[in-house]
Amino acid sequence: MSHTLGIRQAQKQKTRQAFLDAALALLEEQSLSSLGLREVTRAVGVAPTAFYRHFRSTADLGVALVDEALGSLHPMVRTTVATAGAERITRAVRLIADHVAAHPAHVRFIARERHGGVQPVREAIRDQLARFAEEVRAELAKDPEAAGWNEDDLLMLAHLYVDQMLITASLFLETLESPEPSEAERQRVAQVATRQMRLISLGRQHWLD
Amino acid sequence: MSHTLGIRQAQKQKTRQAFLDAALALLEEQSLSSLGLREVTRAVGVAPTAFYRHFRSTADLGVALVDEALGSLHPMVRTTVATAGAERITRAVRLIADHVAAHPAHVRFIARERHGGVQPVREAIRDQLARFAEEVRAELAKDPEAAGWNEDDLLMLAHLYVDQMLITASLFLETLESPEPSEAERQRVAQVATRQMRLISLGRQHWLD
DNA sequence: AATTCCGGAGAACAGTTGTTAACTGGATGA
DNA sequence: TCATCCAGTTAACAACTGTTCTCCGGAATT
Repeated sequence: MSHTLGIRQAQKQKTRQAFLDAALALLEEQSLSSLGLREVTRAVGVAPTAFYRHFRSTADLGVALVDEALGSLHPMVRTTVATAGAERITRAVRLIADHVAAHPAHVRFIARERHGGVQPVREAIRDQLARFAEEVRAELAKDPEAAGWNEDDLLMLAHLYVDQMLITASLFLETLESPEPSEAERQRVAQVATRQMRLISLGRQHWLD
Repeated sequence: MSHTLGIRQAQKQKTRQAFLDAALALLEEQSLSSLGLREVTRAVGVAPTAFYRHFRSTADLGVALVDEALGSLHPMVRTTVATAGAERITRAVRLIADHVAAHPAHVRFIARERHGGVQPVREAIRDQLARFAEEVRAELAKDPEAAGWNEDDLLMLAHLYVDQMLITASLFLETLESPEPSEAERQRVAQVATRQMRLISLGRQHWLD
């Protein structure tokens, strides 16, 4: 199935990944528009000019980071939303909490650059989020509760859920940033997020009244 | 009432405002963490060192911009949310649309720096948004619909509304950024935002079932 | 075995950055 | 009127930036 790469290609991908990792680390404390090319190469331990072998610019690197951060998340969201009944919200909140705990830098990057100063990156994130919304809409459409709904309203609801997920992720992130990261604080965020989603679901149930 | 400032103080405030204006303009295409001190002074037409007479750093300037962008908005939000009945949502959406049209750069700045790379600015925005949420909660508490609600749930609902307002503002902004800003597109955003808020309100009405 | 390919190194470019110190000249207050 | 204040200036600092061109050495290809 997977063709074994030559020594050359393998090494190249390795350095490329080193660039992504280093950049992601540096972006914990600044935004992409202030990330310097030399800064990244220095962190990787490589000559400045080596950067151009992998990326056209830091904006280009940013777009690659968007794919890394969100690309592999689609199936997880899909299966989570596919869960029926009251468990759906519980699982969704847990998914978010776990993902933020496992990949805080990725989440921070997305939250930061969604409205950030680099246009191509903003667009890449917007496109990915639109994909999420579309996938959520498709799953919601399978629900018996979706009977009588038109596509526009379902997509509107899907966007509401997706935005809510992002807000929740960002709140979990702040939880980790606090000087004394407490489990209690995290529980509170989960509690509030769960109730907000429940409230939205309630609105959904009575939409056609 | 208002004490007339001396020539000196008046001139100083004038230059300070020039700094804020110039910075806001520059921040349309980058984030605060990449905004250079010299860049701003150049735009104002003043020596680099003059900057220090007004701000400790660009982060300091950013905090001042947060106050300028959100400080005067509290009464407007308050009176809008104070509106009772079905008109509340309509007026809220119109308030957002008008405000974005009147002060796009301010809105962009807030959306961008809310999760941006400069900690003091993030905190300033977070505090202001918490104030908004608290004020919205206080207004919602006056509703007859709020009977039986506890304070935590009301605050949760208020946060939901505030976040929703910000998302809507950001969407209106994208509307202006598009190559061909059309009234139709703006209407669509208003339409979706209105429905989302209606759905949330529906959920609110059935919360205590 | 000989040749091409190509990721990375090295040096140099002009231009930029934040911050310091000492200064000028008009407004301010005694 | 005279001394003080203080917003803004000038000059200089070392450090940093993105980008170009030339080169090297090992992998890949023939």
